[in-house]
Amino acid sequence: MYREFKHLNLPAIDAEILQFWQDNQIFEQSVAQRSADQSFVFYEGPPSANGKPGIHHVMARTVKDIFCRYHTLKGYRVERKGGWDTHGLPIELQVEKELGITKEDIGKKISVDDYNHACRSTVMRYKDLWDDITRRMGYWVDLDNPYITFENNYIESVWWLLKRLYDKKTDAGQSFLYKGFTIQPFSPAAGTGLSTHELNMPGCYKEVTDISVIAMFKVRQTAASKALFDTADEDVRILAWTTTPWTLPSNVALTVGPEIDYVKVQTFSPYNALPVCVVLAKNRLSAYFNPEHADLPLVPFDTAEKKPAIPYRVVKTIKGKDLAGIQYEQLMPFVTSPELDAAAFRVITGDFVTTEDGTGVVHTAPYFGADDMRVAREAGIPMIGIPNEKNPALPFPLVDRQGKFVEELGEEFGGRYVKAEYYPKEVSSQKEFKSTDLLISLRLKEDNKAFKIEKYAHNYPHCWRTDKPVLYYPLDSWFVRASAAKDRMSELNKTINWQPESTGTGRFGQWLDNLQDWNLSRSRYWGVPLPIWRTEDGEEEICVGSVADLSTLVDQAVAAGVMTENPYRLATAANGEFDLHRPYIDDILLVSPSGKPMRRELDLIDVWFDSGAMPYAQWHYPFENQEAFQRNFPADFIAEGVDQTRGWFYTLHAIAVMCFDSVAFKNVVSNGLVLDKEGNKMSKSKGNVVDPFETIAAYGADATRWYMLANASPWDNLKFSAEGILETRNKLFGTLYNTYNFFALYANLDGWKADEQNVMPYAERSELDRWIISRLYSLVAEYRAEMDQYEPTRAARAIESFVDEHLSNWYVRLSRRRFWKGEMNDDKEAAYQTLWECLLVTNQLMCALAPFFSDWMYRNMTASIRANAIANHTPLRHESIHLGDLVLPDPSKIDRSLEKRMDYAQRICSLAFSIRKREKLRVRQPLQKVLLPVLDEAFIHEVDGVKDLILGEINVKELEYVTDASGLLKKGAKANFKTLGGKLGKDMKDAAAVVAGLTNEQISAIEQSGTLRVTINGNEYTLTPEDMILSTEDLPGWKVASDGRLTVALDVMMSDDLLAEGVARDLVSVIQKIRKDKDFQVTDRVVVTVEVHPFMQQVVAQHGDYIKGETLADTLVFTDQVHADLVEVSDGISLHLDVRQS
RNA sequence: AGGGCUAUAGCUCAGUUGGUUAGAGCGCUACACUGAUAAUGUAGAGGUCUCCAGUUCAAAUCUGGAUAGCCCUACCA
Repeated sequence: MYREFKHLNLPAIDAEILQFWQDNQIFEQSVAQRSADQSFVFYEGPPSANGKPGIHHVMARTVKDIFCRYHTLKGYRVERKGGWDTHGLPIELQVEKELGITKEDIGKKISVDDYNHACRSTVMRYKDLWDDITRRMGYWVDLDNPYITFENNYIESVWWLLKRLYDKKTDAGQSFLYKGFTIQPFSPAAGTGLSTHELNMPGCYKEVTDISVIAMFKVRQTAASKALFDTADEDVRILAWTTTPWTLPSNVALTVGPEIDYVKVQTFSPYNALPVCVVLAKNRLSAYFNPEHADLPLVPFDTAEKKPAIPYRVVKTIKGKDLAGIQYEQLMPFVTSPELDAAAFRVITGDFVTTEDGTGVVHTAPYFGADDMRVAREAGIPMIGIPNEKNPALPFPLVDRQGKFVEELGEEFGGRYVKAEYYPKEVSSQKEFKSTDLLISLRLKEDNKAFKIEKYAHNYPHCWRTDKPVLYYPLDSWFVRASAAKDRMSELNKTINWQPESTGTGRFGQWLDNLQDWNLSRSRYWGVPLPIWRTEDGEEEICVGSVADLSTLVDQAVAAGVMTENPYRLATAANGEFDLHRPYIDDILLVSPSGKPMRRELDLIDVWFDSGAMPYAQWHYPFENQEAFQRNFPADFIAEGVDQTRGWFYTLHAIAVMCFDSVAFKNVVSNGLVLDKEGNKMSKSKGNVVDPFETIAAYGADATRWYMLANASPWDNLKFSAEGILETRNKLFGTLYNTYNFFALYANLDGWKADEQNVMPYAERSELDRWIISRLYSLVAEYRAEMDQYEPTRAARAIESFVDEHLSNWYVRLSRRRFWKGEMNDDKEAAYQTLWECLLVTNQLMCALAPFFSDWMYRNMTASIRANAIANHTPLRHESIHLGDLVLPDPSKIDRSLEKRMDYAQRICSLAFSIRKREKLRVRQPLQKVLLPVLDEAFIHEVDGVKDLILGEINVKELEYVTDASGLLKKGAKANFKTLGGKLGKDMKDAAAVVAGLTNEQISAIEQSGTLRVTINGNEYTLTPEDMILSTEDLPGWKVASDGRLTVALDVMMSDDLLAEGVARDLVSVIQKIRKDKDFQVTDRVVVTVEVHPFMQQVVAQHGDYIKGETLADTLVFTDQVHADLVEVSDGISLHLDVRQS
């Protein structure tokens, strides 16, 4: 027996199948039963379990799941090791928030040890929720043996990779892991430098309005500046613009573009009307001087005026390169020295200078700008800062690590935060509060050093956690020399199949083309410690690549007396593990070859390195599992959100290329965002976050999964709507469910059972059967092609249209009668076998995307033959659909011409229905004849094959073909623009009119002779039949409908016989309806009594056997005593009618 | 700020190398059909294919520009 159901309940199916999978270890079996020799490698991008799973995770994981399942079905072994990302700033910040501490408190109020324990206990906080959503959504991944990035083994592998980079040298002999000093984004609030990845997190660049100032730098009269001066006592100033006035005390140079034209302008200082000459780029002149004022007499304007007209004269033009070397007076001499004065405060050139903004002169403060640092170094300009005895070339910057000015800036500015956002809200929101930028600007104005102060809106990066602006700040850091591997990374990237392609070539490719070195350092506590030890003078250093090496080195340190004992050996002896995290690792001192103590560099590494190291570290490679690693590298497939392009996708790629000269993954799908219904980002504050648990509980996992992938390509953003899921549920799953229930109902009645060993040859089945089989195997081919190209949406839509259009609405609809009519015979057997095969194969195609429903139906359909299948070792021996082999595409089962014939049938029926509708002729009313104008030779043959189907479907007695010879056709011709366009060119339009005006005779003539000569605009052309699209416009006297070339005409003449037959069918319909209303079984026999009615009696006399046969009526009698309601049987015929079980 | 992607019916989306009536589903309206019935069919309403210009006999499609949204890149002062 096949199970029958009352209603479709997807969540109940989820529960039933989940239990089944669990009880029978289906996932484990699906992996284990495949040979390890043929593996499809998937890498799981580790989520962080310190946040709750969201609906977007369901999206991303559905993408991962379906391709893993698909390849499993194709016979691959797909091991899917889960993983957890456990380190990093988000976790630290969360812990700080919960403990109510800041970074400064770590090591003071709370020990590093306790702090790290707090982190460790936080990172798996929501693991249960994650495991739960993983199960419920049907994501198959091995959660029993996940890799966890904080475990010693994982860290050791990361160390090994770092050492590999440390030992690897460029052609120039530079190490791939090096310590550098650069200007980096730095978040004083978070107390750490930020990686470019972090800076590129969404929302980090914000439009902010800052105070900008154009400062006037007073030029000194020297040999270099001689050309600028026309008189000895002139006050010549160079104008330079900045949006960060707080960097002005650190100014050491002005950068100009070497080829840019600059002008010297004689004018008056805008704030006090003092005479001055200013220098700025010629292109920028109009931004600050009104051309209408160029001819005003050169006299001071009235400063009391609101918008004074400031007179000016351009007195000189000079190229940027000729300005180089000019010295100027230090703008804000808080910190200075004779050496500084001699070497700094000069004009230098830089190729990055443009004239789009500002004055074409760039204020240069090397400590607070990467470009600034580069040009200043090239020009040999010293830094400005507090003297540093250890390294005189690198004095300490004028801003400390909290983002405050140092005390040396005096009472006015010392101790002030340079950005207003760093002050507590209580301070910065006060009315009298003035930002440091503003105070500096006002100071300059007062000192006659400001040319213009104004607000300026621009994008500025903000710390992704603290939401406060970052500073660019000089920091010591360890770098991975990624730029040295740039070309190789680009080259190997071209071998990766990106989906969508544009992410790989565009977004990722362009990123690689402009690759900078990867800043690994993080001054934090909870992460992988950098395994580098250095002597205090930095002369000797060692990079440790394994725990064993470390232990050996510690032994040496103990021997040298630098350490008293080896904690690693102590821990091992006590059967424990020496925690590789801080603070323990910091207590380890090593001894240098020359006998000096070495301390660990205190930095941790970027967590992105952790996750990018997972191909190796998940196996504890190379210390263990060498074989497993070899088998699983590189990945065949990975998938994550597109936001990982510069994150995980990059770090995987970078490490693989640098350490193994290989790609890390061959195929990658990047999915887009999941937005709310309106297209807004989901966020807690907006309250539009969709709870994945609720969604799956309400609609089932399959409908949710299917909706997410079928609605739009996964790389397009998804506007998530519950109605969409509902639609998927009804349309796809509802239809399949109905189809199954229909099958089960009759298969149970007939006791039909599939027999894999005894399949009826297709050749012996009907046209309709062979058609749906052809369609089915066309679908198999299409599905596999799309999935092989990582096009899940196209694959899903192909299945949808097959189920809806072909299987349900054509095959089943036209076949229904075969299932319920009569005893078992060959035709019925063929129908069962065909529908059975369609359902089974469709389910198998669906099962990667809808794993629950398809397994459920599979099990319902195959349970009764399982024992047989196992005994005979046939394909259906598997207890789960996920253990089977994907059906192979089979061209021999595809019959294109049959598909074309059936397409004719469908279209002809559709046209006939539309005529009936227009003429108000119900389908139950038989009609005598349908006429089909013949399109071409093959047409008759093709339509004949499906003639009976058509006649049955549209309830017409006969079909007749009409040709020209009949003289009935009125033909029309339309120009075929595609073929004619090239030939005719400009005459195309006129030709179209000529073709449209062809008469019946002309058209017939062309069809016979094959050519037509026409003259258009004096040009002569020869047209062939291919150049026009012929159609039947009308059959005068007939009811006609047409679709493209296809035309259908219906004979709507009614005879008494036809009328009687129509009424007979109406009567059948009414009786059936009553049977149904009374809940009779479909096999119950009945007795029908009908009120005496002469016409009806005549109908029954003619069609009584038919009516009784259709309705399973034993008797049909007319009497005056019918105790039943009045029913309308047909137009104008209402009578009392009773149906009872006999 | 630059680069990329997107823009088609009220909504979600198709639309092949340019080709003349721009499609589907949902929703709405009417009518049918129904021994699958929380289904189905037929028809109707609903479009300046975001806008402007160009190339072309012909543009939703190709080119340039604009606008909007998103993503990415970027301390250009």
